[in-house]
Amino acid sequence: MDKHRIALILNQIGMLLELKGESFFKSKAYYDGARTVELLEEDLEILISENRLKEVKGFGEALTSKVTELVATGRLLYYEKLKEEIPGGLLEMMRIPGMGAKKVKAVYDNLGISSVEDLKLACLGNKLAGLHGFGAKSQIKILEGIESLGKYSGQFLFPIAMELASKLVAALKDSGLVIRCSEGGSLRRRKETVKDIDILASSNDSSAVMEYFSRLPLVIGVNSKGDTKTSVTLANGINADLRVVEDTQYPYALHHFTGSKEHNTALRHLAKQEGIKMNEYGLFRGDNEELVICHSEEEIFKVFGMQFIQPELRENNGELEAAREGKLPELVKGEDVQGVFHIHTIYSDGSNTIEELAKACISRGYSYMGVSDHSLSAYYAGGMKKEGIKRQHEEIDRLNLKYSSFKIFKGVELDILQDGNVDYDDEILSLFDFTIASVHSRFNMDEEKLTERVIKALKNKYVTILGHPTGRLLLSREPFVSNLDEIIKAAAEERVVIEINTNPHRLDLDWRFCKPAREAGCRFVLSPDAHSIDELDDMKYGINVARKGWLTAEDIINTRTAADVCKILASK
DNA sequence: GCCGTTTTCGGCCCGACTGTTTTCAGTCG
Repeated sequence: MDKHRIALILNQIGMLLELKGESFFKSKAYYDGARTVELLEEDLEILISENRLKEVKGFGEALTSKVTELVATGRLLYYEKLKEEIPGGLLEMMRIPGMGAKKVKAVYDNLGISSVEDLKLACLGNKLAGLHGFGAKSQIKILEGIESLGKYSGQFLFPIAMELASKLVAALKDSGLVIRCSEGGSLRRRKETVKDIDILASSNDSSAVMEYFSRLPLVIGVNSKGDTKTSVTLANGINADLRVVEDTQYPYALHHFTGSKEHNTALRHLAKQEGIKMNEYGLFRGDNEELVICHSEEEIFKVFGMQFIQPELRENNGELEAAREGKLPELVKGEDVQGVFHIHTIYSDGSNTIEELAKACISRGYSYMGVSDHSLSAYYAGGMKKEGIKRQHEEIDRLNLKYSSFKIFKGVELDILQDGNVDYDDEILSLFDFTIASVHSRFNMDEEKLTERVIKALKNKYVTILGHPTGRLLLSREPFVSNLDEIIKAAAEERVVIEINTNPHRLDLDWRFCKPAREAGCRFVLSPDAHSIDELDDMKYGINVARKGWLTAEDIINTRTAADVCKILASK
């Protein structure tokens, strides 16, 4: 059983226990366990077979035996019994904004409501108002919550949220009411999808800022409004929270509201051990709570003897320990990138000519690009036949002469066929400087077969890059089920470069796997999978992923010069 | 349910806002 599924079950156990009315800390143990499993770098089966799962922090007797049962049998009796006790609709009800375990339990215990649909009817029938802790407003809020649950998935792609956040920050800065202002939360941590927009500002007149913010044209509704915190809804359904603090509090608050929650919890725990109380308003030392003055986030980390931790790394994924030991990596930056791979042209389903794309790359400061149109079996995308390849290569040769300081690499995006072969013979494959092998069809194979299929492609001596390794489309298509650990191991052994596809819908490889892949010895390429000139600019989203995945310029081949890239491609 | 130089029991991070309360519980981040 794959670890996402296990994490999901542990999470559900936590929720079910809350619904049962058990101690929250018991639930928290399961929530923490779910997160730990999700971020586990070692193979769960190996941990279990070597009897080392209980050494993992947060895993005691109960969690160890439950996860062991799940991995061994694919089932968990304890979980199944819990599900029998508590109707599934209650879990669904907990997704409604404003409905937590206590409230769901209250309507279930008192009114027997066990589904979102029943809850809706009860609100419309004014049945909730009599319940202790519920009133007329609660019913309206719940109805609105149910509506938004259906209308929006509740998650937004990074670029959409970031664009809105930038507008809000710009408007606040223009207002003259704020001293400092920035986005925070998961946006500042550059997560691939976000639930809401967090903005932090410092000001001498917070209520004026709140007033100004809640009246911005982008705002369609105000959810809550206080002196220091206001929450609004924007036109596309995304919520934006603004927190305002005094300017001296800004660095502490910026750290606090950047999160993640898990990073904050872990750092606060460390602080407490050193006799320091930590909240959004400051660091307070000792019994008399003397303020430890910090002018920046850098200084906050310094108090704990740590290097500055970049926001992207703040996921409680080992960054605190590394920062303390001075072992944080020097993360890759946008300006490190010297060239772009995985570009489609009019030779298949791209909309620009090779020369147009070359000029666009040159104007963006790149010194090379790798063209990779679709191969034969991608008939839906106009995959290239032998004659097309010949024409394309002649054109590239001409352009390479014309633009002497810019290099165009000849490549192709191959389909990994169902049997793991690729769709050109060796004679054709030998014509390319590089090849990207990707799965484009037949995602529904079982895990073992799909893993074998991909690994067989990696072993092909002409395959240099593994394209979008999981096939996921954020918020619309799940990654296909494969054993990524095995694939990563094979990629390292076969010296196949792993793509970080920078299309904001893909961002594949996922940052969560970049760190372990790096440790396994893999190299990466950032590639926009561009089908037009505009999409070349998606590279910045890939930089976010690489940084969140602890990658340095060293780990990424297109931070090298064209000459070095030639050597790397030839080395397979 | 987990954990421990405060250690086998008693904590477990901390604060803002809402809607319901007449001082606070629940939710959220």
